[in-house]
Amino acid sequence: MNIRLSKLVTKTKKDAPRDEAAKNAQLLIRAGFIHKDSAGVYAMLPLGLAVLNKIIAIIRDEMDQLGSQELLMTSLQRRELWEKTDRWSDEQVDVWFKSKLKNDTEVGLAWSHEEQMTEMMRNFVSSYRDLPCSIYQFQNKLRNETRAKSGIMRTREFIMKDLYSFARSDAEHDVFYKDMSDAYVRIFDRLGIGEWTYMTWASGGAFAEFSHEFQTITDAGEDIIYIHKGKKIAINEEVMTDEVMATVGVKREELEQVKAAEVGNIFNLGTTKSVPLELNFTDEDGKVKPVVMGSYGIGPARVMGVIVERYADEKGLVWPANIAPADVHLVRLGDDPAVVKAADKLFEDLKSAGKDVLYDDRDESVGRKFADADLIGVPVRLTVSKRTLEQESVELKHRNQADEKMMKISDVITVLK
RNA sequence: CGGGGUGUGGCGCAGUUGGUAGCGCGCAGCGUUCGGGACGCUGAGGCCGGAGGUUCGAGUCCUCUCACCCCGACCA
Repeated sequence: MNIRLSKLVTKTKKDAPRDEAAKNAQLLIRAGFIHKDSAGVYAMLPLGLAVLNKIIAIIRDEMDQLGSQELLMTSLQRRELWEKTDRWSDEQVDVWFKSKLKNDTEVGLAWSHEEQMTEMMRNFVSSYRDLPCSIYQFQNKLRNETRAKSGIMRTREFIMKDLYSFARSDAEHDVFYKDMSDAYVRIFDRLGIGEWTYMTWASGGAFAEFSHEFQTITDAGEDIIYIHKGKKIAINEEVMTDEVMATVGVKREELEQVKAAEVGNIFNLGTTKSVPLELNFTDEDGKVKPVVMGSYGIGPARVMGVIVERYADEKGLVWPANIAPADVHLVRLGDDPAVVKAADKLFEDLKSAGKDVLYDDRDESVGRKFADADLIGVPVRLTVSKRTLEQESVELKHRNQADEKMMKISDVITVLK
């Protein structure tokens, strides 16, 4: 985002609220990225939304490149739809939020969209010519978690990217599944956590032997996984058996136990949704067959939390360039007219060059300004002051490096390009 | 859902054997500062989570309740 800090509605805080223990929530609240409404319910403030939108844009780009098509489902869901797959009762699904219409009709608030998507596609899939295809959305999920925790990493309301694939056969499904897992690898690379993110064998539920989770190593995670660094794969503790190790092709002594957070998952649904919901197609041979489905999720806000946990230091947030709320944090020291003029001009020039700039034009002390720049965590800090102007220069500092250096103002645009 | 903990100005905290709420940050005004969360002076801001009870008197004691955090269980 491009903004003068004097106009930004949010402000930084020196102290984190006492009821937040998670590092990600403490820093994001102090820096003004999120606002906590209640346990597990967080609002995204302008800076936080800027980051979230960048994460979403990267995910969207990769989904689009796979030829998937974006749409938007609804949060209100019908009881009878979920009864068809026996997932309406609280015994089957304990995270339901439920409510009633004025006429007492029961409705559920979306904790997933698998059933809804499957049923909706009955309108559009009837022939083998309609397949394969896939659709996805970024939509709110509402889950009545018994215990929200870890800041924005486990919440009761969150945006999820959920994609659903529809194929004619298991073989066709497998091709898409592989493409999707490759896309996930690219996504987490682009988000800056690829190095610590492992495709992980996990429980597949009733319909498949395994599913795959994408797990990022972090102490803030909830899962225990066993990683194989060489092969860049892992096994979730929940399915860690000799048999599984043999299937995956690894030996116990090659594996390292770590804590990790699940940032994405991919599921082979098979025909477990299409059969009960009667999503069928007529094949070339004239036979009616159920569609083979897959579902693929990523929680952008949880990813954001994981990135904070992985990158932040004792001074505050540190954002990878791809998802930072801005490219440059421009600090103006003092209110000398020449300094103001030079900083204002640099702000405009950077914007014209396509850079997103947080411009600290506030009448604050030096210490406060630098501390805020460190806390907010934009990758590049430029400082304009009387001292730098004497050399027709600005000072350049990278958030993830300790040293600073002087640079001619006339060179800034080309150097930062 | 079990176990543990915490609720006092926006945020962080103190508050003694019960006696009528205070500090720091932040905020407003004025002045001095201005390369690492500056300083002085002045000022605004609180039915002490809520309800009930004990008492002449409750932030403080008792009961109930709500919220939040942590550990565990759960997480299709």
